[in-house]
Amino acid sequence: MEKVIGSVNYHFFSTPSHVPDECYTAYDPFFLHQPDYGGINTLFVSGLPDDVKAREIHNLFRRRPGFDSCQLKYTGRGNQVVAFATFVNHQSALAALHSLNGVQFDPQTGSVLHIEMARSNSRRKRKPGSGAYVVIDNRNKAVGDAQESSGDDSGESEADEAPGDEGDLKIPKGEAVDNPETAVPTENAEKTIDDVSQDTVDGVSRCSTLFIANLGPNCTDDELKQVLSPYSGFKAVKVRARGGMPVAFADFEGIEQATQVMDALQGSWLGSSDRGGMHIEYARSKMRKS
DNA sequence: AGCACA
Repeated sequence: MEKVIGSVNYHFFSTPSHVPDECYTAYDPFFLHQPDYGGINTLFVSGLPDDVKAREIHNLFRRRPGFDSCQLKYTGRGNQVVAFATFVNHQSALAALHSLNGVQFDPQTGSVLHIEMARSNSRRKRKPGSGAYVVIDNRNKAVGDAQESSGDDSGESEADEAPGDEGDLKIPKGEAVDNPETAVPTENAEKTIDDVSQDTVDGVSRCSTLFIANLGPNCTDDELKQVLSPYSGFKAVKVRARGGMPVAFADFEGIEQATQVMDALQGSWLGSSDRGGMHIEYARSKMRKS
């Protein structure tokens, strides 16, 4: 990941100016009462519309670097739905948090995502071959069962707790809890477009051409071609120097192939990289042919 | 935060 050479961060233990020095003892109450999020790699997501689908949560997080798995949870409190997204480490969880917190999730209802570090990690480990997302349904706790789906049936229940003390109850009266079968990630199968050259998922417009930024000053077409050509569907790559730092465009047969490469290579370093790994997005328009 | 080629 990041490498820091020959420099030590001496500011680490420095005192925030608004707090008197004498507060900083080994047993400092400030630190003692502050949750330590350092080991947390799970995000807690609230602000979701109550008709959210696990698949939507999955689509929201799946392309974030370091994503592992996620789960949607019907809390059983009214129609409240929350989600947990687990990443390979704290860094990638934080990065996803920062990039998605506060974004409009549903323009229709105006619901805005509120994302924080979870209080504890999801202990559910993703088994190979199992789905990357799961649903936990506590809505009919009276009947006494939680449900999950997506082929994972490691009978574990979820580990996470919401961070804040969720004071907000939106308990609709006469809530008419519908069938628990909604626990299954229902593919509403009305939208199966995927390998056209452009479509949009969760508000992001996908494209079978990728835009690659954060390249080192010496990056070349050849270097990128080395890295990209093994992937299926790869067609072409062009580096543009454009005065400043180079950027590149990589074209693929279809959106799915472009997406796979984005997933695989997001954040990775090239030999020529100097200021961090590649930043890959869908291009705004498809590469012209020739 | 940075998106060209035709």
